[in-house]
Amino acid sequence: MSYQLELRHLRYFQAVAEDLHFRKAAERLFISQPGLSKQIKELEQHMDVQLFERHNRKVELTPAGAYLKTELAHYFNGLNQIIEHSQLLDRGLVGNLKLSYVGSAMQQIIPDLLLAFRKQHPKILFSLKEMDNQTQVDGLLSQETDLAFVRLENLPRGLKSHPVLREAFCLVLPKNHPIDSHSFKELGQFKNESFILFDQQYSPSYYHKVMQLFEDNGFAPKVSHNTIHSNTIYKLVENHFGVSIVPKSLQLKSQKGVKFIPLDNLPHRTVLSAVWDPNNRNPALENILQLLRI
Amino acid sequence: MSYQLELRHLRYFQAVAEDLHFRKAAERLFISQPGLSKQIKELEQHMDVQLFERHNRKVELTPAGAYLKTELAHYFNGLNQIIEHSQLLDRGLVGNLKLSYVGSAMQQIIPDLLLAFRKQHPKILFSLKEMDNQTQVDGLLSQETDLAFVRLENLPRGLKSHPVLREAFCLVLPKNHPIDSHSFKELGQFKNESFILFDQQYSPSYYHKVMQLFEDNGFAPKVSHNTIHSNTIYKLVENHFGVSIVPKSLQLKSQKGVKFIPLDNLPHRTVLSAVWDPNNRNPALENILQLLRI
DNA sequence: CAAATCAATAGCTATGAGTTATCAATTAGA
DNA sequence: TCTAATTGATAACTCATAGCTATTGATTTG
Repeated sequence: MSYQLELRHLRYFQAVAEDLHFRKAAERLFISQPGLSKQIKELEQHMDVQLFERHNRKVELTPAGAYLKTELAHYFNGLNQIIEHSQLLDRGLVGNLKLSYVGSAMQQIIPDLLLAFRKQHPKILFSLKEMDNQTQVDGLLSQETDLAFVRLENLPRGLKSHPVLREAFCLVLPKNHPIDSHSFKELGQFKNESFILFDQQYSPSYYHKVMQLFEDNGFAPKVSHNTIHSNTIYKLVENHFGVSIVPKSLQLKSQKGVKFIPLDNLPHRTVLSAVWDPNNRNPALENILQLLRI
Repeated sequence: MSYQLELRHLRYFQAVAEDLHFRKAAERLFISQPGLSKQIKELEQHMDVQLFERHNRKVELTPAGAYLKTELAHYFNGLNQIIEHSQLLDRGLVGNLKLSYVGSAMQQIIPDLLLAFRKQHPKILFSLKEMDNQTQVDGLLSQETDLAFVRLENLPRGLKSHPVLREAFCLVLPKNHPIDSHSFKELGQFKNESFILFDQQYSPSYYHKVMQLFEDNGFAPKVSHNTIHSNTIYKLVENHFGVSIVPKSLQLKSQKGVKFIPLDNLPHRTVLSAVWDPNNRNPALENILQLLRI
């Protein structure tokens, strides 16, 4: 009956191959010489290869033994690397993190977060995808995404979330619009304007929040256009297709044809949340969450 | 106290990673489920990495476990290749054969031998070096050479030899020399010519054999030039520096300026021998010797 | 020729791989 | 709402074998 090959055999072989001396090698391995002899014999029988030439008072490697010796050095090295890499993966120090986000999060939050995270864990790779809120939630549940940035009030059961940014809105007007931050008093001044808003489908929760804002200010807006990109909104506003309301984080310092009026005084806020599946065991997720929870 | 990592652990892990089911994997490995669980746990402790997520009724790989699974496939494959290659080396089916030879052996013997051997063992590489007889013997004893082709009567103790070619001599004359194979009767006809011979140092044994030939024919030759290359001999003969005697195997079919007269009737023969050290354990040597001994 | 040095062998010991029996937790079916 | 079935983990045992001691045999050395 043939024995199973074990790493023990290879470790012992390596020691004898280095020392070319059973007694010394055995001492170094903290086992007895006969035990070592037996294990080497077993290795030779298992491989069906003669590894050593035992002469009267000296031991030599056969060509096959010499070959095995050089290969094993690489081999053990390879095994150690596999183990070390597994440990890094286990601790989330290397790996892959799949992120998704609503377009507006890319303006401020995501870039800062990624920069900070990369500094801490430079070996973790990201994949980034912009998608609407519902698609993001589906991605989380199917484990296609690890972490999503959404504007959603109520999440599906089982997902966890953490508010990342709680922000007021601001008006977007053409640069030459008669109303500016001094003459602005209340939203009712715009009851006869057309509004360009983010698509309802893209983020129902956000859309609902904006509508609430209008309702609390006593009118229902005329919505002339829908889009999912803030740049499109700015272009349309600049060309007098209407005015708009967006989260403050989308306010740009130097946008050519438009101006912004912050609505800080109104109580309404939109919340950008980081959302994840607590069952997702990607260790890199734990690490990026730690960064967010501070 | 930490256990040693053994191939057993990795084999068991692989089975569980494939089945994602401890009981099934245990069955496949012909061990009990608790034993398998214990070994996997030991592996996880040793690596300090969680490899599986044990849920209530299903087992899943962690990212680190998934990584380990893919790496191990390559890993075991690599180990098998090392073992297989060791076996080939052990049987002399791959490897390296260091040959040395006296220049005259390259004319006929070595090429034929190498062609036949390469046909049988295409994966064995040769290294070939021309050197004088004494250097060849030294190379054999220091294991720098595996097999030597020499012209030597008595070998150092311990080396073994096998005659490869036993050949007569032949005269080398300028093409327009008055004597040809018809008018040639006996060597005495050349007692007043100068002779160009192989260097004594290069092969004392051969030199001695040639001198014997002259002595048996009743004269001591005038030796005008020594060289170690047959081509140099032919050039000198062609240009009337003298005549020569060489082993028959150096006779060329179509040498421009010289003609050959075989001395088959004389009893003198020179022997080309293959020589090796029986203590040399290069398995490829055994295989090429088998070819020679036929 | 005695003493020292080497690896192999024989026979014993005890560690730990693998066993059986059981538990705890959950799911599926009646 | 039970029961039966299915899962992996745990506990306690047992037996195979890794490793031990003592010895041999072969050789070198002083």
